[in-house]
Amino acid sequence: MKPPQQIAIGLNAVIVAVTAEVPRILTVRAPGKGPSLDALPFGPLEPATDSTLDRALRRWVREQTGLGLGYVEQLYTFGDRERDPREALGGARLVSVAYLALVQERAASAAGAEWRAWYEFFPWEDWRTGRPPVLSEAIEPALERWIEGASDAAARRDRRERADIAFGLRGVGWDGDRVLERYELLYEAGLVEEAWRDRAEREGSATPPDQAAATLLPSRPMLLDHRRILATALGRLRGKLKYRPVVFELLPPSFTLLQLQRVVEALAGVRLHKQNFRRLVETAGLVEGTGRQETETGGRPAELFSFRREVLRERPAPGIFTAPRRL
Amino acid sequence: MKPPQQIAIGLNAVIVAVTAEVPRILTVRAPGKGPSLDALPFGPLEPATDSTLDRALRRWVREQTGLGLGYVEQLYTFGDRERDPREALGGARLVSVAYLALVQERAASAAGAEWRAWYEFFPWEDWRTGRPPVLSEAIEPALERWIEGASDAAARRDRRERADIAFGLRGVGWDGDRVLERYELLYEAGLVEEAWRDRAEREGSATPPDQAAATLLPSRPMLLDHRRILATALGRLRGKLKYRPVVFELLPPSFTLLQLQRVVEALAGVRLHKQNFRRLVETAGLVEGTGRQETETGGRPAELFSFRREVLRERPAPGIFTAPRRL
DNA sequence: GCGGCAAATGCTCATTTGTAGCATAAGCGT
DNA sequence: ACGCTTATGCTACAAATGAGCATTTGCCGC
Repeated sequence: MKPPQQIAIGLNAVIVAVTAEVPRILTVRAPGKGPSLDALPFGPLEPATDSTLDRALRRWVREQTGLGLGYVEQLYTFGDRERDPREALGGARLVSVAYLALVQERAASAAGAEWRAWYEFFPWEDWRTGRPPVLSEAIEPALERWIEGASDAAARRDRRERADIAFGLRGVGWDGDRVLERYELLYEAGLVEEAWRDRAEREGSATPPDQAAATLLPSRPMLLDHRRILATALGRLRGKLKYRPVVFELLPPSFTLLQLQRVVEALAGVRLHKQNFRRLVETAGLVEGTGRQETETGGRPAELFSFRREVLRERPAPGIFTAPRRL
Repeated sequence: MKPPQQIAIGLNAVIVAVTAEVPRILTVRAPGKGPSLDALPFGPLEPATDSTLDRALRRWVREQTGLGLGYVEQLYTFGDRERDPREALGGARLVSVAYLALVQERAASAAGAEWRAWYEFFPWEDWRTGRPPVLSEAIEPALERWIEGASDAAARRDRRERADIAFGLRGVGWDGDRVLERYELLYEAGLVEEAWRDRAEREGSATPPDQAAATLLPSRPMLLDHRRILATALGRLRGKLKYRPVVFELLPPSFTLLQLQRVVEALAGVRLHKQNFRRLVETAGLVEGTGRQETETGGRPAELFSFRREVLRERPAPGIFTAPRRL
């Protein structure tokens, strides 16, 4: 018999692709576990064979899905006790190192692996067609109730402050990068399914109260804390877009400037000014014309561009600044 | 008997303080190990008692050094096989989650814990008094030899490209944030002691060749890959300074604007334009005057300012932009 | 008390960068 | 040819940035 509290270590992958202006992540079916939740691909570190963490990741992603990863970046290491409610009951502590990978979408060959639009998990994050209605219709009133439900005036002030900052309320202004902050607030306020599920599992009770179901936001839950990992990934990616030319990992070798812009917009969740975007990427030397044309644009043909790898040596930190228009 | 390849997990802390314009980190004496190397404080995750990773960190830092940490941020998780050369010989794989902590300097009470100026570990990173001479005198010629030593023309081009970008050579321009990239290049080129030590330990040979000792840069080595962790911390901190008001964690509750500037400069490793710095922090609303004065300035007395916590709600990403003057 | 020094503080000005929009070009379908 | 769509060039204006001059104010030595 092992000591009661062991540590297990593993790797999670947030594999991102953008197709048809929809950012997607690769999910797998959660093993067993009732109503079959979405989960992030997960795999072990094999110390005997994997010389580095990211090689371990690439190995089992290929084994599980047939997908060869290109750009890979470590995101964060999750080790909270609460991340797996079963641990409170004596299971091993599960430490996961999460990675972000950017690929061009292809069919993942593993059974059960599926591409899912990531805004299904975070409907409040997509502002491309304006402020998502779920904010005014569901989130704001629910947060208001949560704020009012605090025990005293100081706690209420604190909650309101956090809600304002996270969701850009009362004059604060939306900050696209605060994805994790928003998800964590919604979790704490009991507006996402995971919050109730975790409480129920920890306390052994069966189903969340009816009242809870009524206030849940329409959004897709995930296994364990995987939606938190996903929020971390989205926030990090949005931040990185602004100062590193990572978008190109998601695009084919040549593309029109509008295609490039659409991918950035899909990730950033906002619309950008077309002419300025074009000027920005051109003056930053991020792309170079190929001379070829794309004629399937639906309008005037567009020139095809390709990423100029040399920029990496020209500017300290080249990138695409996806400054959201202030509303 | 356990399986030959186990995984052990632990936490490393890079604890930073700035005193008298010198950024310092807390080091401990490496246990045993010959000539007594500097090491980063290290401690375990106790799954039974530590509910989160950062609580584990705070716990053992207090136990070992008596220091209570305030601002703490996860840096990176290191899990390469090569990080501990003994592992190649059958030891357990050591995975370390590294954290960055910012404190005001105080005496650390543990025996053997010492504050060390971090530019002793990276003398080429401090440009406050101009370009460090070690660059022209030692690094550039040594890198030149390393470039020329590549096996073929393509490899030479590749090495030169990397050296140019990392060290801002041949028109590229110095980027203060690329601390890790520089350290890794120096390691690869065999210019830091760790490179030879690791090779010797892996291959079982005794001492580095004389030729190696001759090209080593004058800089302080650390245990295992701790200098790499430190480089990660410095780079991350420099980057973060630009968009988050983290400097204030290192300062007392009230300070003059010059004191603030000196701390930023110490971390960023560059001098800044005084009037513009002042304008920046004031218009960004990062500080507010206290009405009190500091008279020990050596010149006209300066007003004491304090950090305005409210900025966190006002701007999406307030911070201090330590834009280095382009050279 | 006075002149000079050091640092603080106020302000100007040129440049760069960011934002918004107008205008024209060039394919496609009818 | 006309109208629709998207591409692409260019202008006007606003804000942020970078560099420097000028003035203020306490201290120190004389």
